[in-house]
Amino acid sequence: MRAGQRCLDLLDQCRTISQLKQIQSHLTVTAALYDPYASSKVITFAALNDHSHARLFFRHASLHCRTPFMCNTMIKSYVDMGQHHDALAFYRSAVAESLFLPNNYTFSFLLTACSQLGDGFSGACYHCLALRLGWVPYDFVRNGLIHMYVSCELVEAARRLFDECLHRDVIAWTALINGCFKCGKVDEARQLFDEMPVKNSVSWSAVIHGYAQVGLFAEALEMFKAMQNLEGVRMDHACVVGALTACAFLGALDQGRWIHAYLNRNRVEVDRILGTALIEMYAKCGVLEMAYRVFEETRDRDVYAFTALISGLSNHGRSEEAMGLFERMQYEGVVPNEVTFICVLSACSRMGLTDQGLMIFQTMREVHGVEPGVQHYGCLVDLLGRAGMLEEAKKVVEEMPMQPDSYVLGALLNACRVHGNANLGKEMVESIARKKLDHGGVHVLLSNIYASLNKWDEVVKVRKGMEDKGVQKVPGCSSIEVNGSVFEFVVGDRLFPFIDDVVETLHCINKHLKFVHLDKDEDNNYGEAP
DNA sequence: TTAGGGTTAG
Repeated sequence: MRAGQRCLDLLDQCRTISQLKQIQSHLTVTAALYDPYASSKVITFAALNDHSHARLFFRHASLHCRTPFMCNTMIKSYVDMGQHHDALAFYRSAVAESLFLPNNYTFSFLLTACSQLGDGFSGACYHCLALRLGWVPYDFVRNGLIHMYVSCELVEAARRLFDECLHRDVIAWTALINGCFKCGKVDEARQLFDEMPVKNSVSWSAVIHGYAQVGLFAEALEMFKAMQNLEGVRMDHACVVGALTACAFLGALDQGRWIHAYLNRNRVEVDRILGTALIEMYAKCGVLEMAYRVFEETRDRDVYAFTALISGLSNHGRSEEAMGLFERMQYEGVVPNEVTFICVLSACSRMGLTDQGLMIFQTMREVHGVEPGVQHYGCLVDLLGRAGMLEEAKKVVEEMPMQPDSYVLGALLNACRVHGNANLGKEMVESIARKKLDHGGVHVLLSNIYASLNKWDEVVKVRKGMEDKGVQKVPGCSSIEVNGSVFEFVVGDRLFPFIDDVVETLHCINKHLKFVHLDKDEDNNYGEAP
């Protein structure tokens, strides 16, 4: 039986769910709904527009209408809605009820769900099933498997699959490159990228973001520049966002400005993601007025755009404006998230707004529905610690519902140093050691507390203890852009050709700052600073 | 039907 052509045409023109229901009634009355083709059309529209109707329709559809297409449509609609557990549950029940055999499309959707859930076990089970049913050689299934293994941080499995396949397309290469960056295999990722026979803008953006993801921002920017010299590769939004992120972290303002000018020159529409990347770049480079300008020009500003600017303002000593922007975002109906609260609490901390910070912390869960995490407790400890409320800060550390991390302990120990309370610092470090929460950083901070109190014997003891335990601290790193070139400096690294001049200049600046500080503190003029 | 993009304290 074939549904009337007129009804099928009407289904194609259907715009609303009520129109669909009318056509569906007609198909039911005329028994044309038993036609699997007509059923497929109904469920496709319903899955996109009214998922509860799609579920009902599937449940009541006759068995012979429950084709793989209908099942796949339902699974895909769950995946599209982000309901990945439901997608897998629907698949299992469909298989159990109607002897539905998955096809290449089914695996594609199931593997996307597993990727999103990070569920490598289920993904591997579907891999076995796909092998048994002979679907693995199909591009979409094989690439879906590689992506699934990469998303579940099972990059070795992804690599094996990649090595086994004879016809690797750009998607397989790009998925594996992402996986290598994700697990820190930077050289392997780069080797794959250099070897891949065809590169497109997605593979270029993957490598730019990959470098940025592991903190190799100069390399990310180099790749962005290399991409621009190629013909036939489109410099799309994702590549530009990656390059702007690298500029932001390197402080490469000239490069960032060049990219912004390029976007304007080529009339590239700045969407909210690109807008946020520009805001972040200008804010991190200290050009807050431009960050503001881009922010105001960005349409559909969301929590990311607001948070980027709040963070920038707070980091550049404009905490009051940051707090004003926090109020504005709520007034504009943008809901703050957990990152926003980190920035806002930090702004309160820097501005000494202890009461306001405490109030905001308390309203996080009750008013905004954001559960305070370890990072927020870190901000709270910093807020109290900076205000000299060391006992209160200590109480927070002792009573917080999760183990304190190095940020929380660092905030408390830093407060001990600033307020000259070595006993509390020592007590905390000993307590940390007893609980086996030993971080290299806390020993350095304890040593700094003693140093600030001129207790050099204690400093030596702490440093000796660190050596004995083999505790190491990651060296600090800084970078600056001069005349379009980025220079990076790591603690202890003396390879830079003009390092002696740099050190000499830093000594001069240091001396100058000390003069200014003394002059200000004691209202005394010690003569002209060098 | 499969690969790539934005906010994070000290």
